[in-house]
Amino acid sequence: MTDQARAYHHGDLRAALLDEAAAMIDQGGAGSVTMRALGRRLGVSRAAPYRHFADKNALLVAVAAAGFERLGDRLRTIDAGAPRSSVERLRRMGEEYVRFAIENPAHYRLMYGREALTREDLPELGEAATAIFEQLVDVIQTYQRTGSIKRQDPRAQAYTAWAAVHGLASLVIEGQIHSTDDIDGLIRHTTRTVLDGMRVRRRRGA
Amino acid sequence: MTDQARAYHHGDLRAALLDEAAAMIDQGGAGSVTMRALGRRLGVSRAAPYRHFADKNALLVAVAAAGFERLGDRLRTIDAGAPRSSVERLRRMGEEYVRFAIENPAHYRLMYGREALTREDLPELGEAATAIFEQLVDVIQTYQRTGSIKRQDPRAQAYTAWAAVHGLASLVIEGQIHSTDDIDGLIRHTTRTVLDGMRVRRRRGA
DNA sequence: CCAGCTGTGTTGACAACGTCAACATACAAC
DNA sequence: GTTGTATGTTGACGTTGTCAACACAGCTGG
Repeated sequence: MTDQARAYHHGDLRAALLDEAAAMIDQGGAGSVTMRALGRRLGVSRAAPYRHFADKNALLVAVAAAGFERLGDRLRTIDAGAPRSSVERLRRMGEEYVRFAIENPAHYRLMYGREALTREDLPELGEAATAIFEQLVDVIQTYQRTGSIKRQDPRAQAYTAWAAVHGLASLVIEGQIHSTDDIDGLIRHTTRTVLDGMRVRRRRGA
Repeated sequence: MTDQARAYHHGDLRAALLDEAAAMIDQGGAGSVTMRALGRRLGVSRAAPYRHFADKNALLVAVAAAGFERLGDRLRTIDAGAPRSSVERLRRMGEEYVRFAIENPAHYRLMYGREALTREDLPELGEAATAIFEQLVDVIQTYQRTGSIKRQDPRAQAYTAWAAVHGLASLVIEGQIHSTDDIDGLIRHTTRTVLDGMRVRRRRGA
């Protein structure tokens, strides 16, 4: 009963449902995802999804969790290619975070913002999100050791950094920041400003 | 036909709808707001709301806009009572922003996060949100003149500050920041860090 | 090779929802 | 008092999430 061995009537309906739901979300928003439409698109009946997900909410939570994993992958990729000697590394991760959100607005909205996600759904979702957070804490602690970043509670610093990029992404996605603004410049400005606030002030030099 | 003169069959159904919808949102989330439930609660029929709002979305937009006005009021109140000589004034506004969101989570979620709010809805909503933003830009410019804050594009700085407090509020509301964390301390930490990044570095003194 | 079990998918049904059209009524103005 | 308009009601339609009842596929043990 491994993932591989699933080849029943449909093949792998569970995975197909996740893919199709994600596609619908990116195309028509989360509101366009409907159990019946999913069935129609995949050539199964409207109740078929219920064999794989307790209800619509559970399906959306699974899609959201997959989104966090994709986001984590991208951040790890960027991190691997960034310079390791300076906090620029941290800033690039912040930039990539916002880029991911802007490229996948509906999916990103689903990852947060679901008010249907009661606290009981969080274990599944929280795990994926927590992994990203812990990665961030790690990087911060690294630069605390080198003396680049203030030696404060690294979790608090991570929350602040997360809040900044998440907030910026959210404002852009929801249209509060107009597209006439220089979005790329804004991303740079925000990541730099927050990082400046986290940095140790060096008394000498410009 | 002023607001005052509305005293038809129900009295002032339009206002009552806005109040009741806000109450339902704060109690059971935006998902619990239903045209039919609104009618039931107010003792009118299910279609009565349609005499005052084109559809459910329009009603929610109006509620959201009212939320921005309440938020703006609170920020102005705090601003009036804050010390005017230092950027502490700005920090307190940030704190108050996050507090408002945490105290009215469902309402705050509605104010942002509505994916149903297409761009056509924005004029109404945008006006209320823009007023808050412009106020923020004003305060920033004030401290740019006194030399406390870096002389960069004040709009970019305002977006960054907005992003930080909005992001923090959002993370708390969505449960990404666990209530076991010291939320008040986190609010202080975030507002201080961002403000530090916006500040002019003074070469002398500690 | 067959009996039966479990996993998977289908169909029928129900209540709730948003919304519209047709109708009714209250108030205001003349 | 007649008339017109703003407001509220009722009936209806299509859509949705979900459940129960059913059907079948493929394995498992004999």
